[in-house]
Amino acid sequence: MKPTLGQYLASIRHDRKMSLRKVEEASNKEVSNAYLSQLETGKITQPSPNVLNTLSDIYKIDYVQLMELAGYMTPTAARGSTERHGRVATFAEHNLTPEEEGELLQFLQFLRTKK
Amino acid sequence: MKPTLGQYLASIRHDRKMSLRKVEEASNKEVSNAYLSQLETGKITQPSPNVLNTLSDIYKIDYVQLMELAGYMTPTAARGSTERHGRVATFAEHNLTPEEEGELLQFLQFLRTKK
DNA sequence: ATTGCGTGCTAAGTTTATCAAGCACTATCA
DNA sequence: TGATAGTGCTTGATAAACTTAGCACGCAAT
Repeated sequence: MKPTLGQYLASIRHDRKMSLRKVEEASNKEVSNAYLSQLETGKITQPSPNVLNTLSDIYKIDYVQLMELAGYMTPTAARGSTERHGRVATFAEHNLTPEEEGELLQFLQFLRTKK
Repeated sequence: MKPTLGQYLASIRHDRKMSLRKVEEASNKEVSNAYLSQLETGKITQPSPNVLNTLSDIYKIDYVQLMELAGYMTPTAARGSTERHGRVATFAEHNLTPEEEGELLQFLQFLRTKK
C-alpha cells in the first residue's frame, strides 16, 4: 500500500519529535491539534493546499510532495511528466540513524525476496 | 488590479466562445455547468485544485495561475522549492515501488515506537 | 491519593464545495 | 402560434473539510 497522507504526516512529526499542540503552536493556530490528529489518523484525506503548505513549512518538507499524497494535481504532474515510483516518500526527511538505515535495508531485502 | 477567479474564468470562457454546458462536456462531466456558473459568479471561491486543473486543461491556460487566483499557495511561491534537501536520499537509488515505500514507512514507525 | 500537566484523540457542530434538478429567458423553426 | 433547444442561473441536498470543547489516559511531583 502506498503511504497515505496521514501516515506520512505522522511519521514526519514523530521524527521531528513534536506534539500535536507544538505543531498547532508553530502554525500560529492555523492548524488545530484536533484537526492534525484527524489528518494523521486518516479521517481527513484532502486538506486544503494552504494547510499542506503551512505543514510543509513547519516540517521543512516539500510542498509538492504533500500535494501529491493528498491526491491533488501538481504542476509537474499536469505537464504529463511520467510519475516514477520512488519519488514520493524518500526517506531523506526522516533523519535515519545508521542503525535504522540498516534495519530498513534488511527489511527491504526481506520484502523483495519473499515476492 | 488582479481579477477574481470567477471574473477570469468567465472572461476566458467567453473568449473561447464556449457555453457552460460545452465546458461541462469537454470536462467529461468532471465539472458541472451549475458548478461552473457558481464559480464564475463568485459564489465559490476555492474550488479543488483538480477542478482548476481540468479547467486549465480545457482552456489551455496556466494551472499555477489559476491556483494563485484561487488563493492557494503555489510551489514557486512556497519557499524551499528551490532548496530541495541537499542530503542524499538513502533509498533513492533503490527504485522503491509505492507499495514498498508504504511498508518501509510502517516498519520505520514500528522501529521507533518499540524503543 | 490527588493535583496537575501533556499527550493523542473524539464527538458534535458549522461551513463549504459539489451535484442533480429544474427554472426563466431567448432564439429558431415548423 | 407553439414546440424545441440552447443559454445562464438558482435551489435544495449531500459529503467532506474544518472548529470548538472536552474526554481519557499516562506521568510526574506534591
